[in-house]
Amino acid sequence: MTLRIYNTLSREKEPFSTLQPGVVHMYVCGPTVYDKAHVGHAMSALVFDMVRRYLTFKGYRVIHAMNFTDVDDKIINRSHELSEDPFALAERYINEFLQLMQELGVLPATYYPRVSEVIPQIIAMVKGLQEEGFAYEVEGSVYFRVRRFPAYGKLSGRKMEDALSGTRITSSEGKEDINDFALWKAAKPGEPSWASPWGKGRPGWHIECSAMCYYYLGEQIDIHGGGNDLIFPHHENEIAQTEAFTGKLFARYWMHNGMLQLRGEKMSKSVGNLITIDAFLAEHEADVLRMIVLSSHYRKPLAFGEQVIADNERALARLRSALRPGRGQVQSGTAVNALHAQMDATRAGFEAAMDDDFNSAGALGNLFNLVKAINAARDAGVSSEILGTGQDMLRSLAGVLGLRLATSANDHEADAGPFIDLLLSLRQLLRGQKQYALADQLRDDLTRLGVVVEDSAAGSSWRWAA
RNA sequence: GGCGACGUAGCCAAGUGGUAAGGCAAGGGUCUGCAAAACCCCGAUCGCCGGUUCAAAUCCGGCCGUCGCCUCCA
Repeated sequence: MTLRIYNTLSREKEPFSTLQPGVVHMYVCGPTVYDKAHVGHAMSALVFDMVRRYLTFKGYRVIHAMNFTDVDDKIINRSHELSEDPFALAERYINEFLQLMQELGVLPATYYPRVSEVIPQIIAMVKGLQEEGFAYEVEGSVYFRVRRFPAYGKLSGRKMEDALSGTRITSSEGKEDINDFALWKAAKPGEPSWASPWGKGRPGWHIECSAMCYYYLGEQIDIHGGGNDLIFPHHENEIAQTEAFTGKLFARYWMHNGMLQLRGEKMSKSVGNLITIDAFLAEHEADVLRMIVLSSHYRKPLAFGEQVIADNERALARLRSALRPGRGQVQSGTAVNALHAQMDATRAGFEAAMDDDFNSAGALGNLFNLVKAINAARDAGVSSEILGTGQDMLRSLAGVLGLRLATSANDHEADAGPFIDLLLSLRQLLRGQKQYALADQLRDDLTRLGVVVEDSAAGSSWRWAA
């Protein structure tokens, strides 16, 4: 089966192939580290984590770079507010971000380049662009000459003339053209700056990604990703810089995730409808957020809110319900055949869905069908061994999506197991003597401690509440 | 104003030509001392209008609505 990916560049799904056989070079735009990351940032990270995991599942080796923008106006402003060194501040938020990614189960990138580490490379690139006439200097700043790059606008579908009709562009800062953008900014007092052929200064916003991508992954890459709010101007400008510099196609596939919405609006600092990742994780499991992201297509806007969180918490519990052991001994027959048939259907359906531009919602639907089949088989008395083959498949496919289905019982809780078993056998004696009031109280008490007790014809069982 | 995306049952959400996956919620049932869990049953003709076609949620056109970008943004 062939993977197809929607390419923002062509606005179509295209068959996926790589520049180098079996290897995917992927660059994803990371955050500007001037504040706590919110669940919208997490969505982007989770989407591309899914992409990466699936590519790996398909047999590719994925070389994945995600940058940190640690030189930026917002960071500088923040450092002045807090009287903290801008690099220390950035370092703090980078470490926090990496920690949160780990908690979310996002696989570490191969490279985490930072702007501050590639200043010489950035200068070399800007200089190269200037020598070729793609850039010019104005009072210590260097701008990209958009008119020298006719393909400008190919990603966003924008025409340069459109900018003129906009009402929000105010000053042109001595630029030749209103569409030109800064590659290098002359230093202002109180800002971090580096020596350059144009005097002291710092990089513009877009050149950093071009430079980091170029030096870490090469002049051409397979996948370039990020939020769809970056299409213009950020990615458009990246294309202009890199392709002007190399004379080659920059990225073959441009992937953009939709925005996470809270109360019908994009979650963003300016709107003030933020939920930080750590605030979310304080109340919910990491995989709940992943379920929310997976339950919708990555390119669509993602509805977020209490209702959605609660729904997905239960959906996750349902996925896990299939992992409970069987109690019967049935080894063959219609129940077993039905399970095997659904396993085949799920394996094929899962891959077909994911091959279609990472349709994770469709893939999840296939997983739920397997859940139903496993549970039905258990109810029909199918043995734990046979149930286990279906459960292994469920675990493995869920793992491709990055879901960890194991409940989070820690060592301390594991130690309690034998004692809970003891209490349950005691309760079984009470039930045998129809001492239901006492038995129910014991069950209620255990529930309060996070232990769910379930009675069935075959006896009682318990598990930690999700 | 320009560019782009979206509009499927109470909510979330797949499905891009042959009469609508899945999850959550609600209702009915099986099981059970009760409860819980699980299982079974139960719901939409796909924003509106027109067109193409033997056949459209799915293609084309128009309209309405929502959202994103055009300034920092995952």
